[in-house]
Amino acid sequence: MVRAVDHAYSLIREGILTGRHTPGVRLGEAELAELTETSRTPVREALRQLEMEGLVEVLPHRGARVTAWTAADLEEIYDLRAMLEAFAADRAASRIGSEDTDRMTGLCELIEAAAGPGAGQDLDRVAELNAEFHGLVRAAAGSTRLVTMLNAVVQLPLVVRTFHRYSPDDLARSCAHHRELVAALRAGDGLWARSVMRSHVLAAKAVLLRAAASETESR
Amino acid sequence: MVRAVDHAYSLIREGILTGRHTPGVRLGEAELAELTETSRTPVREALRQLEMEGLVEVLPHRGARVTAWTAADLEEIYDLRAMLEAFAADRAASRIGSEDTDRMTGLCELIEAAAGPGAGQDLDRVAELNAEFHGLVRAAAGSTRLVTMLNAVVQLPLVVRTFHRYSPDDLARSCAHHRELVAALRAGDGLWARSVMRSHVLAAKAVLLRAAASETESR
DNA sequence: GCCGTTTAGATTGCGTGCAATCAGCGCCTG
DNA sequence: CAGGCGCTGATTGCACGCAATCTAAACGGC
Repeated sequence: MVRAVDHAYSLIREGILTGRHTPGVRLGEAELAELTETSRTPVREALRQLEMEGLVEVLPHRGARVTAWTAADLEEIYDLRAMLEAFAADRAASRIGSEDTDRMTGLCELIEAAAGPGAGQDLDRVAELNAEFHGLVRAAAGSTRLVTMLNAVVQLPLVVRTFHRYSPDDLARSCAHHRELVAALRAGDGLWARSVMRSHVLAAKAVLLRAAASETESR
Repeated sequence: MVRAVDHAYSLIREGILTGRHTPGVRLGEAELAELTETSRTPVREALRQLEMEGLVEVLPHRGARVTAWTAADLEEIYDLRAMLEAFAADRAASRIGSEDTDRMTGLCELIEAAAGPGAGQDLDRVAELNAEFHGLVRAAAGSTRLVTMLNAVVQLPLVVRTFHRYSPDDLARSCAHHRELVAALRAGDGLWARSVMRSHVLAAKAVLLRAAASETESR
């Protein structure tokens, strides 16, 4: 049996990421305790953790709310992420082993298959594989602090289901970045890897901002 | 009356920073509860928070220990900090107001007075003023996430009483960096500010690594 | 004598009760 | 009718108790 805290944490986090708890909605401790079938104590701890990761904000004596992101927040977070991921890629270039790069090549193929146009397209699977791909880079960077920080800024894009906003061209470019990143890592070239990763994240930021702009426009 | 959690948090944090709780020592919840004159509940929350900030590590069912830093950790943290502070300085350059830069100039003078050689030297006061100086930059960056991340990597140097390892030349260079940073911010030049801040932090890293090397050597 | 096993002690993790605090709202007053 | 104030209901924050789990030491077997 796992710890009740982790159980509550995953459940609440899942609820936010899948959109069950929409931004601004009030999350009572008692309510969440009932939902997770535990008591208020583990729920409290889970909420504190989610607060640190920026997914919820708790106001003293006013409870917890799911954080609502503005366009400026999005931009800021992606800039931060670009920097951190680039840093991780740089470190990974001099530490990663061939078994990891092999796996990454395999992931590239799987992603390209799932992202390819047609009936077989499965963008949620792309998101999943993409997460593993980037997870390998971060793990290879060998820095627990860096991983912690990245987790905080990486969870956000999941909330808005980033990949569903990618055009075919965007997807193709993303895959090309992945291939290039593997090449840079294999070559052990930190500067190259850093640069590619930076492009990769900033391209994702552009996609998101474009999508956000067209959304507000259409209202 | 402040919240018991904050009270416990500050007290434990203080204990670690002043060296009362040395790395590796086991911190029992009951023991800390007695020390902070509260119950175990707020102590638990404070420990979780300190864990996220990297000051302690709690192992499931095995309690909390003060984290022990290796030289590699130090290097990694300073590289991270250099990047994050540079990012903050960049953003601050286009947002900071003249009242803040004026205050920073005042702080420069105070720091130089406290750092000056002779009987009046007070390195702990330098550390304090330096913290305010950098705090202004981070606040001007206008990013709560960035501030959170920086807090995690900035607390560490306090543990090892960084400034007591600075040579007179190191101190002079540090003050020069401060002056230059204010100039860059006043000019609204993000790239300049970024570059100066990067130099500033990397210089600090060099001082610390040099000190660490001579320490291990002398044993 | 060394190692695996078991048991006792201690400590954490979790559940629940109670009191302090705050948000919302109706009432009173100017 | 608008603004301020006190009241009430609900929610959080904290303390404490109990059970599950782990550490460490003592014991027995090889």
